[in-house]
Amino acid sequence: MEINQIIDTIYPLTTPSKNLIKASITETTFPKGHILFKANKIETSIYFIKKGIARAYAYSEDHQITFWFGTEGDPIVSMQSYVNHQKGYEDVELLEDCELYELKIAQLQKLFLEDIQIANWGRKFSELELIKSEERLISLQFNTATERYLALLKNHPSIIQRVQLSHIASYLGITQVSLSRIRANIK
Amino acid sequence: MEINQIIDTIYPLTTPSKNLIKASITETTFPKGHILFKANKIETSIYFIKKGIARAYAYSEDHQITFWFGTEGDPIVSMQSYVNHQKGYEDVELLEDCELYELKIAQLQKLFLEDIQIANWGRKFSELELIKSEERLISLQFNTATERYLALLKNHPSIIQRVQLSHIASYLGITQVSLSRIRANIK
DNA sequence: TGTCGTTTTTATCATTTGTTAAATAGTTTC
DNA sequence: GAAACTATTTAACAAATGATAAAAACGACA
Repeated sequence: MEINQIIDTIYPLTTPSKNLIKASITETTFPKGHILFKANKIETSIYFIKKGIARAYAYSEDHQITFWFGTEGDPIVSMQSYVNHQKGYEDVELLEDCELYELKIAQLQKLFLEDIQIANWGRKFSELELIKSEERLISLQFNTATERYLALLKNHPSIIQRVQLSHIASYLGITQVSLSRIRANIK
Repeated sequence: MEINQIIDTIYPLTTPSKNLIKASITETTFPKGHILFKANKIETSIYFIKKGIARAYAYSEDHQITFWFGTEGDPIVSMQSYVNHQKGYEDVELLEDCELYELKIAQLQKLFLEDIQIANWGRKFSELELIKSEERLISLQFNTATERYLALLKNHPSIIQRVQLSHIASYLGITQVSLSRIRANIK
């Protein structure tokens, strides 16, 4: 997805303000398997996915638990770094060769203080992420594992096609074996 | 908690900007049991809790599931109303007699467009809520019911003292009977 | 095509949580 | 203080999920 569309979808800006953001954005590519964010590190950039798919995971005991997927158009953000300038707890792994837009957090925060439109763009950005986070929270708390799997299948079919089931199982809050059982029961 | 402290904790403002927000805030009180927000309704205000405690819940089948508690200093927001001007899915019930600060969403959004400091205050407000939402998500996905109960006991002991266990159980994602079992096993 | 390595499914048994109902404890009201 | 109501705990059984191991399916690659 093109950067203009990504920016506009969050909050429409006048051309000068939009150009200020775009001037801070660079395009990069990374191969499949690249670890974009490392846990216990303060990240200095946020990214937007032009092409590809990524996951965020953290360790519980000795095994990884995936808690986020991002595809074309989605932002990749270590919230603890972005909001609090603190170490994050997650790795972000690219699951395909990816084309990304990179935006330095420090530059963006400078723009927040200088341009009211960009400040409101940043406000909207967090508001939209907050809505997504709340929806996922409700889904985890209200729905059974089977319902969550069916919802993912319906709302984000490309994730199930592009990502291996062990990651999806942990994203749904169950083991891979449980997910296999659920899939077998649905058919 | 006083409104000055609540505003400052989110993001420090110069006096004129702060006064603009404060001029839009009124103080109200409601008795225990009052339903502040109704599901399937577009709410027009957000609140901050001066004194008291509240919960947000929604219905799954025929029973209520509590997914949020707020105490002194916390904001009460129907995110769908605040962010998207759409109907929310939750009721908010006051669990004690409450003193609240009320802020009309329309007035706040007007200020967002006029005052860059307030726009950044609003940005920070959502960022902080987002961090809280993500922490809760991680807790639901990574921890067992027993671990979640112990964390609540440690981080928010006043909730367990002030709220009945049936609400806490649904907040933890388990039945009241399960919570009783967990409590019995801990001692 | 065939082999190796990875991913997914299936099977078995243990553990956790849900469901229903009854018993106990605690609160409110008269 | 007794009765009525509500909240919490306990008990018994059912259902869902976890853990471990083995089998099957799938992919990469010589």
